[in-house]
Amino acid sequence: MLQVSSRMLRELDAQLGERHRISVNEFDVLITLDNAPDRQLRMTDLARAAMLSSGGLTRLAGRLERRGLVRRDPDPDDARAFRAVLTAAGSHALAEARITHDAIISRIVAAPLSAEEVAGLERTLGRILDGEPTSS
Amino acid sequence: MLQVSSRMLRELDAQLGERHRISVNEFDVLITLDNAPDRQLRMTDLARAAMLSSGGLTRLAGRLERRGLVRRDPDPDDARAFRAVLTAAGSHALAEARITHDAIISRIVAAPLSAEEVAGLERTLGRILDGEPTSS
DNA sequence: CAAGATTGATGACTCAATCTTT
DNA sequence: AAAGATTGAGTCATCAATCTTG
Repeated sequence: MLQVSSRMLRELDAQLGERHRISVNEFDVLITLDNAPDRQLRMTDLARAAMLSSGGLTRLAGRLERRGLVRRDPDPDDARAFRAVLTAAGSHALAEARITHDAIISRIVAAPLSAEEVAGLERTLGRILDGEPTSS
Repeated sequence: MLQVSSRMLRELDAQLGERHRISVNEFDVLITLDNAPDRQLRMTDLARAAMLSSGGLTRLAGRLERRGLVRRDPDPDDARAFRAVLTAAGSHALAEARITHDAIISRIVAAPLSAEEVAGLERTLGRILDGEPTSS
């Protein structure tokens, strides 16, 4: 599994970097924001969802903000917190990158498998995630 | 899959680092050498097997060599090449680390699954690896 | 010139310390 | 005192350039 993942990550990083100028982690942050209510999340929650340290997310969000893909608004409910918000430009960039992303996943993992195997893999991986809720 | 792998890698890195003072990449290099004929491999081949760049492996091997876990012998067949060799100390360190490694894998991936699911997962992942031979 | 290995420069991450707000 | 976010220091990876040998 680690070999498969490493291969996926390398290919994703290379292709997303070359075609869309974003890293896998940046893609992950964008897609996490896109799935969140109102397309926004507090920095801490976003860091946990994207499996990043808070310091790491601060810098990553800074990069995305400089490029206009994300905005950081002060949280109205808590003056300590900031909410990362996906901008329209971010939404657009994500849509483009998602095409590249999906093609790579299809090619690397789905291609050599039958439809039943893909379904089984999804189910099994889902059970692993549920069985071990963010233990780290 | 990427989430599962990320969780495994973080936990492996944390535990191997704390208990055995080695990183996941270092563990991977040691285990790759252990599986190789005569417990040795040319630097280039080792880098490819461990999914590292040649520059990255040079430094990693340097760290392991300083700690006596690996040796670098000139290749008798090709004066350009070096062969990384697993030492007795490296073999011993690997045996210890493997216990930690196996326990983590069992806990994170195998625990929430039935025996059939584990078998199916292994088979499916194997097919993915065979279906896409080192495309990157 | 190509291949094996190393080195220098750069980039992104983590951890720990810090500052502000709860 | 604890939580949210940022910053500084340190580590380890990659890429490109270099040196040596085939």
